[in-house]
Amino acid sequence: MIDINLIRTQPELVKAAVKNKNEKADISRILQLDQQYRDVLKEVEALRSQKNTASEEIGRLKKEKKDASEILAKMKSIAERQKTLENSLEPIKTSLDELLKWVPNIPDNDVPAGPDASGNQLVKTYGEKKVFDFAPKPHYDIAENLGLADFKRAAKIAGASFILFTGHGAMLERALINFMLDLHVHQHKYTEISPPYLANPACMFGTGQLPKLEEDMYKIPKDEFYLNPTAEVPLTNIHRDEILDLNQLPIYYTAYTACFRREAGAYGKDTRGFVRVHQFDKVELVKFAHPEKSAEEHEKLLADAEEVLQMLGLHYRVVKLCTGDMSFASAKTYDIELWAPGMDRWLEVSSCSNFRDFQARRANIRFRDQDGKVKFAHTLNGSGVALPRLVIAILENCQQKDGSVKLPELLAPYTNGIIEFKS
RNA sequence: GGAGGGUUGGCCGAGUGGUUGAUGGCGCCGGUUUUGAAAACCGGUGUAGGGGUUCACCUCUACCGUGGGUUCAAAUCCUACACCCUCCGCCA
Repeated sequence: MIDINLIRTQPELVKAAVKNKNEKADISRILQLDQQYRDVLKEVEALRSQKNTASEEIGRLKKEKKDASEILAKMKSIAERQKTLENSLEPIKTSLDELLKWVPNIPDNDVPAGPDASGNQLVKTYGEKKVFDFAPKPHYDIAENLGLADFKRAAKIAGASFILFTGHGAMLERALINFMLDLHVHQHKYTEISPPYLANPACMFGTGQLPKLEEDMYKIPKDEFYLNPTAEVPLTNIHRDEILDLNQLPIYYTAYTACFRREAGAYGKDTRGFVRVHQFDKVELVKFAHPEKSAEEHEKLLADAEEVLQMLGLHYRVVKLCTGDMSFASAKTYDIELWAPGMDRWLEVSSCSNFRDFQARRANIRFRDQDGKVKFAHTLNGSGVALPRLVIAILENCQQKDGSVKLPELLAPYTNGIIEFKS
């Protein structure tokens, strides 16, 4: 949610953001409704004020055992007028709120304008493409040959686009999760959380999944829950409707969870392998920061995610998303993409965003500042990192000519010393 | 699933129809005292929205889990719902 005052004072700025983010919120209509709302509100409040004064008067008269029937009769007509006005106020407020839900966050000044991924900016590249003296295989062939996953039987259980990791494949998932959590908890000082895998609509609205991404989530209608599409939802909502102490900030949370996405509209895309699936594991990083510190915390968050890949010795690049490729709620986003030589393409494994006060407004997450005033906190999050794609990169980068896979040494403590997968 | 209890300001906790935005305590801010700190004492301290003088001031409105209702008037009465706690049952 953005500040309605920003829409009032700088409508052109907001309109530009809507356009650049390929959204369609109707700012002119919002301004019109807002004005209408305030006009009617003024009248309603005047009537309420009148009524309050009269009520006090009645109370006093009754106490003195005097007759109040005259003023009582007058109140009757005022009450009626108030009722009608209030009734006309309600639909205005409802449609105004509905429209406001669809206004995206304003991109930061240093975010490039662009229509889609083609407008993204390369920030940095780490490492180099590995040179093979044979044709590197895609991960799905490697996984099948080494018995790391079973695609056919996965479909038997839940349908297409679900992964059934088997044997060493399942172990590798678990090892990577533990490796990443250890790094973030012990080196980067995040507090480890193990949250519920589903959340209520208020949470989904708070982080900005609702209303826009309704179709992308799995819903449990009977109990009004959604399966979390990312741990960002439960982690950020931990402090929904709270006023934090200044000395609590910044707060760092990390969690491993499964993530569930319907991937509506992506049918037929990336159908083979682990690239796009309905359920995947992810280690997530979430921060709550003071508004003056969020930009700095954003850079640190990115570095925390990058370190995972650096330690694993993987080749990656960081891109700054342009306006058209950013999410609805984000003010600035960096994506980290891993190089997958078998598929000969870059794979997004992390998205690190600063939401500024956008989510905080929706979720009502505030803090008491030095000056004693209550202000909205800034929220940030990033994947640290997403799993199946990390597994893809490891399998494809670490494959040997003979078809085996040799894992990075530092994973040995997490795999009972097993660092080589052979058929 | 059954039975009962609860939900009040940053926190704890009073309050069952008429200056109650709400006693009190804690916390926080300012002051007195002190070489300094602590303690003690004094004073201040809610949020959101609207309107005006315009960032420090004034004023109006709303807010005591949420939504409806009764009433001139509701934290206080009625009603539906949500959440929390306790006990019993069932189950990992």
